[in-house]
Amino acid sequence: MTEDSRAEARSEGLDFIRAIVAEDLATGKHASIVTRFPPEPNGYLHLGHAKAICLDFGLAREIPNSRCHLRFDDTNPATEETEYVDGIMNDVRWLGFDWKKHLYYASDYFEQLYEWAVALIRMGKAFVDDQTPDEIRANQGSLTEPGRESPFRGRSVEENLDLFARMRAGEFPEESRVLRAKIDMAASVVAMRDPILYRIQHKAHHRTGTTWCIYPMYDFAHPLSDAIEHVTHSLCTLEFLDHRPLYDWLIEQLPVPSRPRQIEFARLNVTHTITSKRFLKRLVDEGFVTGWDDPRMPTIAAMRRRGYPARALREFCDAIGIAKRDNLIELANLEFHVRQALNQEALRRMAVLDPIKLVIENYPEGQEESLDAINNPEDPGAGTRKVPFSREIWIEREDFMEDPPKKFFRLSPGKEVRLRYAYFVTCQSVVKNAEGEIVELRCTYDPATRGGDAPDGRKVKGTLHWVSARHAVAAEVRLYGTLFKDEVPDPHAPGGLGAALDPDSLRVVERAWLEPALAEAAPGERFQFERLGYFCADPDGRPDRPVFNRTATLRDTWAKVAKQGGAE
RNA sequence: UGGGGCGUCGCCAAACGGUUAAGGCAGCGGCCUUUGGAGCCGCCAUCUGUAGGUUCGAAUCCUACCGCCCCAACCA
Repeated sequence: MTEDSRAEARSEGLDFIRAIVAEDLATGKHASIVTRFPPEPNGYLHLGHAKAICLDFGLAREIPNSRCHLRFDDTNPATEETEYVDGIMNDVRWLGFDWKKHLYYASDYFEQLYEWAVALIRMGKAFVDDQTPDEIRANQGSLTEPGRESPFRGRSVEENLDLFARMRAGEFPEESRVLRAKIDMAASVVAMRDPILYRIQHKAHHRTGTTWCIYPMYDFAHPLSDAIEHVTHSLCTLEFLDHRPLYDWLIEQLPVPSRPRQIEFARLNVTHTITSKRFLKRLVDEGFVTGWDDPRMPTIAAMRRRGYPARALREFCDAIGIAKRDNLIELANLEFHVRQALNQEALRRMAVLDPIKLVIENYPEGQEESLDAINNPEDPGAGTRKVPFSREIWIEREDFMEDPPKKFFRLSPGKEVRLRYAYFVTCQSVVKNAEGEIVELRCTYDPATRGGDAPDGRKVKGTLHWVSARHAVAAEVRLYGTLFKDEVPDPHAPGGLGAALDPDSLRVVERAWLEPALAEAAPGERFQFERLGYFCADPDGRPDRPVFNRTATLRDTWAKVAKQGGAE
């Protein structure tokens, strides 16, 4: 890279990590890069991971001859399961990224890591500590006071070697001993106060089974795994910044095959959601949601089921950028990208969620016809379809007002509107039940307006979606709101996790009416229900009873006008 | 309180001492429209946490304050 192109790269406003990479390429420090996405298989991936994935894989994709590894950070058998490994791989792939042959597990390196631990002992830089967890904690000091050295810190290399070997051999119970680095109990960075490298866990590991009963800690395994894989740029979130001195210390002490560099960026926060695997797991375990893929969850699996396109997630991550300052992205920003992608891709269909019957008095009883409807005005290639029309149709209850305000240009007594792709109809009368509720609208239509245009050139202000009653398919439709009621949910709220949840996060429409073309929608298929929003067929649906999830509403200018007083 | 990170428009985020401080989201006007959708056009920081200083020139350098976040799991 020349001076000029470097300046150009700068002027393009690269984020600070891409700027560092560009610099490393420019100076010749690296000819290509290797990144890694290192999830722990103890839960499903969420929006925050999506940001990391887009960064790790996206960056590698941008630089010629570079790659990104998928490495499972499986150093804690107590919480990790194969189910999560499979889920994570599925989610990364769905997001649109490919690790090719570069699938790794920290557990693949257990033997090498053990040898390096032994090497540290030989150098006199690690020791076996017999203190209890409580003692270790008590001797750790505080943020303002230094810690105290372990009474076992002075053990001979031989004794340490012997003890560590016997730890591995399974001679000791859990919590009886740990291997610690010998650094500095007075360090102002707590992570450097003789950090624990290995602990005893008599637990089966999802991959190594019972081969091991000692497991390396993240702080030990991570930098060394990066080095083994020749990772050049090890990107992680800001909370690991304090661990970098230890990361670098280990890389310096040991004869590792490469010297990776850790760089930290700010984690993603989005309003009305939580990106903490721990709390998401509680929502699942405590039954607040139906599972990790409950469409209200911020997990990748849930967003997929809800109907968010992978592309929308990628573009969202792109748009929010990478920086080091704390951030709180408005949910509207995510929704914008979801709508933008869906507007371009989703086929249009008609569906009525809150039906009221409209009878066309002058339309011949028993007659029906097939009308042409455009599948996607944003994509001429999507073609057209036939929609059946008949004398009795369902329209949205909300599209009629008996005593409408000035700016309401939908249906009301005496008013003429267009039924999309069909005819102009005029409301002649309103039928009510004994309780005074509107049960039916009696209208007349103008046969000359077939298709939706008047030959005499007269205009109507409103266009309504509709479904022919005789041909309608009944479906269940699930309407989602935010899972949490506050912009910044407090999982520690007084009433428990449940108290932070929005009671209106799920509304089920038991019987919505769909146009027939929707009957055979396969799970995962996404549509725009005209004038209502984007919907995605859910796997819960059966052939005789489809189920749709509302992915997002359409922007609703009328709602805004009505709110501002236009509806008075 | 020890250490560290960060403070640019309501929310993100560029700007790397030198034109009127990019762009996106949100918002607000208008045009257009067989989705009150989409699209299009326009408006939206004389100002960069605060106060001083250096400089011909500062969001960018210096000093001091103020504020927010992270670190004391045998989690990652």
